[in-house]
Amino acid sequence: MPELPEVQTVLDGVTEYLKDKEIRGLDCFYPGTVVKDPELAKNPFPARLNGHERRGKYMILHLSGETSLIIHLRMTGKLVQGEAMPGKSPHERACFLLSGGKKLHFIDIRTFGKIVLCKTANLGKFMPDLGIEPLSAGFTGEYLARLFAHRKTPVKNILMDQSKIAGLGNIYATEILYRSRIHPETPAGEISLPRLSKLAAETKAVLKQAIAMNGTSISDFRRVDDKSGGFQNFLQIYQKDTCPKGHEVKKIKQGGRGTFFCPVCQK
DNA sequence: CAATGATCCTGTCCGC
DNA sequence: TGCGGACAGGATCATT
Repeated sequence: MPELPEVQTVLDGVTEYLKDKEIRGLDCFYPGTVVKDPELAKNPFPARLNGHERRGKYMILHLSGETSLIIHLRMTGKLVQGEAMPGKSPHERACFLLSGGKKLHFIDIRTFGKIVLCKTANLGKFMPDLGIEPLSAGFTGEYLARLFAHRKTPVKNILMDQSKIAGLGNIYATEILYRSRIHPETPAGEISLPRLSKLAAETKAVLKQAIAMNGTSISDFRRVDDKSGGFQNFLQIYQKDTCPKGHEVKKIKQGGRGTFFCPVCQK
């Protein structure tokens, strides 16, 4: 499932692919995949990419003509450039038509992904409230101490709450807690400041390393050029039977999602 | 305000 | 071999 590093990888690939091309159209093949701002002028195309940003797991592309795109891959969404996809995919939900006959395909098996096309001025209406960026300077042990204060919620649940911290999903939350030696069910408000500082530092380290490796290709994540990421080779606990120290890994459910942890290493 | 549960969707896996 | 059912899982919405 694409989380922050995977979204960053895709965004980097998409912006590189689009920088010398014009977007001439956007086809939707599945009802609901493409959402159009009712206030948008009838046809915003042709348009060019003017800028971009990532907020949590959301990609935002700023186009010419005061128009913007919000793209969310959700669980199985993929953006694949035309050359990398010779055949037809039965799961193609939308497609950007580009200059020079090129295409950018939106492939999404489970159809949860979304592409929003809106007036740039209306971005706020289409974006949810998102918490702090974990790679920002303000993401520190002290910040987490304030965020977690008096909260009895298990720490892993808060790590995955996008309105508190934007961009972490099941895989990275699981990995970060293992590397921080924190038990995923620990009530968030009970964790000491030194351990929260460790948590913040490990979060940044894991995300940076994963971005450097072009993300984690678990299930079917692929880059825009359809190549795999590399961070799955560095996972220490997610979907493992034993931790790096040889202890047996336990699997539990938290908020409907699978959590892997080591009862010996994580307290 | 916080926490929980249902919902969306389909490929994969398991048991019979 | 084939079928049904459980499962996975991010975000949203409704409910407690």
